[in-house]
Amino acid sequence: MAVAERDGIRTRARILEVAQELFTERGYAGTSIADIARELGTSKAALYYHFSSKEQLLGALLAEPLSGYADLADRCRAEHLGPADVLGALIDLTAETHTVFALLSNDPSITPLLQRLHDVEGSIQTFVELLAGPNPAEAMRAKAWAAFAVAKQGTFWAVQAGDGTLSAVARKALLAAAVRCLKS
Amino acid sequence: MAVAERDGIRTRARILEVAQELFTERGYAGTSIADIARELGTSKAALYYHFSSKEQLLGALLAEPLSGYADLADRCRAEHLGPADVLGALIDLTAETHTVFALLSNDPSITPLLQRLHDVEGSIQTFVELLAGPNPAEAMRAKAWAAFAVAKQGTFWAVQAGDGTLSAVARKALLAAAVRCLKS
DNA sequence: GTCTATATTGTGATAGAC
DNA sequence: GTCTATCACAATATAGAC
Repeated sequence: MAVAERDGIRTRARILEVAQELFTERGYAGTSIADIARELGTSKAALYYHFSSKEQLLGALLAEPLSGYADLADRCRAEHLGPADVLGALIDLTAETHTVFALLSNDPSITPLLQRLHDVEGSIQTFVELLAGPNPAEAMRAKAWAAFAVAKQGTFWAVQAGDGTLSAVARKALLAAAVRCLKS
Repeated sequence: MAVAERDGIRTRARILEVAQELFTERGYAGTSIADIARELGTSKAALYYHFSSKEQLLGALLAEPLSGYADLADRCRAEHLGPADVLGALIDLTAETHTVFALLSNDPSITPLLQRLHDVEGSIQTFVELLAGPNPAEAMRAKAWAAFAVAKQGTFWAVQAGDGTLSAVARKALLAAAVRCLKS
């Protein structure tokens, strides 16, 4: 592998890294290509050599986490996982992808792209259906939202408070809390 | 009251209404003054007659909900409310302010302004401390995050799924789930 | 692969007529 | 109170040299 090529790959990785940080911090629409280039110490044009547009850069950033959620939804459905297993898997996936969590589930300025890339609403529906069961009453649906909120937002906050990692103790407590949400 | 003045007040209210919708939908940074004016069917200049800047428009939109959270934090601390009362109050406040919830707790592009307007981090800390108790162990802190997640995100999702209102049944289920998060 | 320079459009905000 | 016209600048993106 040539030196230039290897450097190019490293640069691409650095761009993704810096873009993720800034997008998460200031939002997608709130971050300009110039901001990213400045933080990188390179020019805007260098950025456009690696990514054809700002939107494509975002797409590259979200590709893995998004397919992670879609795959998980498929797997949960196919294997008929019970609520506890679904919640455990959601907690782990949220912890793994916590660096893009804020971007993925918080930034309203990316929802148009999100809807074009993946059926996020569909994945969420799958999870809630698995948690609430078939034809749920209103109270049961509220409990499913509660459990889902713990697995997603609760896990994210716990990871944030724990320097970017989810300890075994915290994981156990979150899973127990999420499962308890579903009980009557 | 003169006709012009009354119309002006109505216009101001309409601006706030449309701005809230678009900010929530596309994010603050993702929404331009031109977007709002177009949706309103007026000119950008008319908007600037009522609000001196885009940031001030956002501030007017968030003023009430923000002081609502600060007041609640103060009240909970002063009255030494127990976890169940804190969670119930949080659920009600989240349901009341659900129209700006997404904006307030999701949009990364407003955090700079948010930090200048109010001590949001401080309010959150207050709530979590009230839920977790003094000097909490790690597991207890995780449970507090879980309960907080239910009261905020869980309530929001439930309100969204219920056409903008929180039914008594859903409220009861959410509160029970949130309280159960704290149990061992 | 990266640069400087530039084209082009969008954005927040203002001036001044009505 | 609202308009049209406009400013200054920031944004995405490209051209072409090295």
